[in-house]
Amino acid sequence: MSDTNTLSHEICGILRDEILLQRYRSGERFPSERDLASRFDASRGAVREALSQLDQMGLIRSQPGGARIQSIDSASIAILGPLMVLNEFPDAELVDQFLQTFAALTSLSIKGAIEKADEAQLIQMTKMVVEMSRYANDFETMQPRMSLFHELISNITDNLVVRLIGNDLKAQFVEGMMQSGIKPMMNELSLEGFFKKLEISISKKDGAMAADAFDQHFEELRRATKLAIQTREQELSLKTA
Amino acid sequence: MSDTNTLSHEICGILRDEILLQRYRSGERFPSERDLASRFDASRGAVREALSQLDQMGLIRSQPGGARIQSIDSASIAILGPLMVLNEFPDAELVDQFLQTFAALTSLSIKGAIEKADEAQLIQMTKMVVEMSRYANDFETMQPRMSLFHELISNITDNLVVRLIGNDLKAQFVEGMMQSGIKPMMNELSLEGFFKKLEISISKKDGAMAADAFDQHFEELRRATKLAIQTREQELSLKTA
DNA sequence: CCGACCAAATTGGTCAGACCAAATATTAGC
DNA sequence: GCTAATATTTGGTCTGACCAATTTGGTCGG
Repeated sequence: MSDTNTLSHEICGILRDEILLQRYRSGERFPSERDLASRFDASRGAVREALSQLDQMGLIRSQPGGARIQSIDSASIAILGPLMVLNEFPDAELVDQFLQTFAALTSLSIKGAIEKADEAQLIQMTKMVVEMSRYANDFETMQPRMSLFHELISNITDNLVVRLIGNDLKAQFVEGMMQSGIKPMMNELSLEGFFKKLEISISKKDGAMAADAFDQHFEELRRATKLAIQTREQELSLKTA
Repeated sequence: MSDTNTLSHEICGILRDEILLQRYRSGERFPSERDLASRFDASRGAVREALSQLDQMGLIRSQPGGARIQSIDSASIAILGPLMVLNEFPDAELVDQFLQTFAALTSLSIKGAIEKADEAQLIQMTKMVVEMSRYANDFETMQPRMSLFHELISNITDNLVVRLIGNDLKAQFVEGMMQSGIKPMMNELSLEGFFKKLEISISKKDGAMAADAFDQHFEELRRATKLAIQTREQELSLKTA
C-alpha cells in the first residue's frame, strides 16, 4: 500500500505468514503486545500498529484480554497474495482459483462493456483486439496490451465493485507470479482463435459470444499456468536431487 | 472486524467518510497526525492507528512529509459498504453493482459445485432447494436457507478466492441494506420458477443450466431491489414535502 | 471432584513527551 | 526567476504511565 518499509509492516508480514502457515489454531490467543514487543525488540506502539493491520486483514480479532486467531474464512482478500507464495513455489490450486475468478469477473465485464459501448468505443475495442492479435506468438508483448484492453472494458462497464476486486487480486497475483518467476506459455493457435472470436463478437455486439471467448482464453491460461508451475516444481526437484 | 468501539476506529470511520464524500482531492496532502490529534482531542497514537487503517484501505498513502489522498480505484473492497450508505438512502447504482458481482461469482460457484459434488451432496442440494421453494412467498424465511445453500455450494466448490470475496462483500452489503431498511419484494412466480429450474439442473447435473437459473434469479433480485430503493426515495421525498 | 466466587495479574487502549529521519517550505544568493 | 541552503514540519518510533476489560489462580462449599 504505502511505505511498507516501516517496522510495523515488517512485523505484520512476519506474523501474517506465521498465521497463514498455521502456527496458531483458530480461536487461540495470540501473543501479547508486550511479548511481541520484546520478541521483535520494538516498541509496543509499533507492535500495536502491526496487530491493527492483522486485525484489519481479518486474521486476528483484537480485544481486551488478548487478540484471538480468526478462521481464514473471515479474512480479507489481502491475504491471498501472501498465501499464494507461502512456500517455495506458488500454490497451484490457489493460482487456479485466482484465474477462475478473473474469468468470472471478466465475463461479467465484457458482457457489460459490449452492451454499454457506443460506436467509437466498439471501434476502439476492435482496434485493440486486432493490435493484440499481432502478438499471439509473443505473450510478454501481448500482455500489456491485454491489460489496457481490460482497463478499457472496465471503464466502459464502470462497475466499481468489480474494479476494486480486480485491481486488488491482479496486483497480488502479478506480484506473486513475478516473485516466483512462473511464466505460462500460451498456445499460439489458441490465442489466435481467441482474438478472432473476440473480434467477431464485438462486431456482432454479441456479449455472450465475447464472454465465451474469454472463458476459453482463461481455460487455456489455466492449462498453461498449471503446466508452468509443474515444470518449475520438477526443475526444483531435480535441483535438489 | 473486532472491537470497533475504539477511538482509532471511530476516527478512521469519520475520516473514511470524509474521503469518500470527496472532501479531499486525489493526490492532496492529508491533515497531519498532530493536527488530527488536536481536532479529535486524542493522542497521536490513536490517530496513527486510524491513519494506518485508512492506509490499509487504500484511501491514503502514508509517507514521511504527510499522507496523500489516493484514487478510489486503488482502494480495497472494504470501502464498498460505507460507500453504499454514504447518503440518506443507498446508492442504487452501487447496490446493483454488488448484485451483478454476486451473480457472477455465484454462477462460477454453482457450476463448480455441480461438477464436483458427489451423490450425497447432490441429494443434499436438491433437498435444500425443495425446502427453500416452500418459502417462495416469504422472502425473509427463505433468505437464511438461501444463505445455507450458498455455504454448501461454497464448501463443495472450495474456491478460497471466491469465498473471501463473497464473505466480505456479503457482510458489507447485508449491513448496508439492513441499516437503510431496504427490503426487496421478490415476485413469487419468478422465485418458484427459479427453484424449479434449479432443481432440474441439479438432477441433470447441468451446471450451465443452474448458472442460468441463478442469473435469472439475480435479475429479478436486481429489479426488486431497484424498485424498493426507488420506493424508499419517494417515501422520503414525500416526507420532506 | 466440580462449580462458583473473588482477588490478583495480565492484557488491550490510550495518553504525554521525546527523539530521529525524511519531506516540505522558506529564505538567501546569483 | 531559479537554485541551493536552511529551517520547519511531518511521519516513525521510543519510553513510561494509567485505566478498563479479561484472564488466571486460589479458596470455599456442595
